[in-house]
Amino acid sequence: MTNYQKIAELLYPNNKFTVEEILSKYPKRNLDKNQVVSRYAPSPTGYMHLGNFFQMFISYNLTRVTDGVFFLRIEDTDSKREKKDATQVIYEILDNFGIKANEYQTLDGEDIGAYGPYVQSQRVEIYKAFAKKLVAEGKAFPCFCKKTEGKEDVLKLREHKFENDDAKEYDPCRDLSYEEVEANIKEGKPFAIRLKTKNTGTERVKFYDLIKGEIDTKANAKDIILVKSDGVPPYAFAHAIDDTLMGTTIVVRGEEYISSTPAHMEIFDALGFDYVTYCHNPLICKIGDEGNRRKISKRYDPEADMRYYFEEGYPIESVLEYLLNLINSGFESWRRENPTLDWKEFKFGVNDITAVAPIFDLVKLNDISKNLISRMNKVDVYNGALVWAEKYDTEFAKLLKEHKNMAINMLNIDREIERPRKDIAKFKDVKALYSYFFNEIFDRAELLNFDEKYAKENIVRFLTAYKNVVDVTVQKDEWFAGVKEVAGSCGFATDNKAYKANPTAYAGNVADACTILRVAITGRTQTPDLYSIMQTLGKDEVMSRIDYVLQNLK
RNA sequence: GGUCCCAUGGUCAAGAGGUUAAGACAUCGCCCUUUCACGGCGGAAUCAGGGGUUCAAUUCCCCUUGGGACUACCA
Repeated sequence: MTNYQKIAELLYPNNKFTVEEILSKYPKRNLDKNQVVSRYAPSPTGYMHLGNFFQMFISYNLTRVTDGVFFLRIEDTDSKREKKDATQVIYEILDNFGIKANEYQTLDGEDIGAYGPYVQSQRVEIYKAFAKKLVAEGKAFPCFCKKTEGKEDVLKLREHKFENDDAKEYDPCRDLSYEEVEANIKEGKPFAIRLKTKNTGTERVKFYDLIKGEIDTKANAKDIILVKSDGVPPYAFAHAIDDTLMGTTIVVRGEEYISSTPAHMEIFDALGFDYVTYCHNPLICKIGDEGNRRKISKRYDPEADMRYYFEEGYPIESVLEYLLNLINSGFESWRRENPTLDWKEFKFGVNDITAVAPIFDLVKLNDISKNLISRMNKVDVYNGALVWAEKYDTEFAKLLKEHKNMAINMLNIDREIERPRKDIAKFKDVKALYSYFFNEIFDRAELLNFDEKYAKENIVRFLTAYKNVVDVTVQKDEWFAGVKEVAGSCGFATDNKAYKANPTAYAGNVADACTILRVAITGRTQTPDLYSIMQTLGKDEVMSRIDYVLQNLK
């Protein structure tokens, strides 16, 4: 028995498995070469972040177009930062977005798929087996140093580090004798396991990244941590083992991992594993206060939290399509050519994935969403609004249900026609946009919101005449002819050219008359077709609102 | 400090040595129009800077500049 083997025994006297036993439980996947196996591996340290979702979505699409395997692995190795319901929220969000993993562990702890467990905290015995093997081979060693953790520790560490910038960082414990290790263990000192790097700081490594191409960089020369003193590995070690055992072919992750890839590669080497292919994607950004790009963050940007899109009532397709737009520039032109196809018909390709950190643009998202909702039929919009309201605005949900027919008619105005109106970006908008249809929530005082350019006497004269003359029950053309006539008789110009030539001679033009009418009935200057609104509201209600204006206008 | 990534209009971007440098969102103007919209037409707006290589560089190379990431017993 070598010294290394003796140390390994000392450290891990009663491991459950040997490496060979584990390896035999994870056979190679029986798939074609082009079928991608990829994963979403969130750590449940907070609610789902847009940047995270972005990576997930790329991974998902890669597997989707190759009919591969998309699995979910919960990386709960940092018990200190773990948030209680985070895993559940992640599952819910994926579910709501219609993203289905082929393999995962259910919330009840049942593994779906043959490569589990899909939760890292349940895999510590596996990591221990590999750690023991590396120690026995002299490729890793126990470290009894005081641990560094958290931001303050790191900052303190760096103060000195930058001064004496040594290319290699060997740990003081790397050459402890058997006796020294034994003494520490007997004392009951906790230990971490570190990689004994083979490098000296001058070596270089190359790897091929699917997005960035060949990356040629400094090799790892640090005795990095493989197992923390709590017995659980940090990301790097777990990544190497799990992605190998689970047969991942492409690791999709954010580009912040590029710099640690050489370390990951050395772990793969030590373990005797083949490298995986990496796909390092840019981070989604926002414009910072100084006009710089900065990573989108939940702290400053509400849209960075995926729950935001549900709270606002965006249709899931809108969000997915916007993201697809950022990921793959070809999507937008494909969508224009295929306006009605499901986004899943889009042939997603790695080559088209952007290498530039995109700036998140809510305006563009809204545009995509408005187009999408404008193409929906009235019942779908009604249901969308209702589902949203039942969760986030129960008062409005009640109204939608009580006035179901009216609400559907209301949402049908300027809809299901060749060029539908594009006013709703998210279901939350419906209430604000259409509140004048609901007397329960509509404040009639809004009906008095006339622009000050309209003289009070003109408003009164016109509305009075309108009320006495125009019949709402007639056809649209006839109705409008009536409006025009009344407007003319009240001093509004019916000939726009004449009006433009001499605007002061008139109270306004027919457009102004219509604006007055629109405000008197809806309280706003922008609404769908006014005639249809009046039909939906009914004659009595329309007349009652005009009376209200006449009586209260000051 | 070191290592790496990125660089076409305000934003998303096409272009891969020779183009009047696409398109979308936003913006502005005009048209259509009973308002608002929708739609149509048009405008303004981009190759960060400097060196190479080449007959020719937005495109290839180098440097500079700018932005970003990492440099934890976090992921």
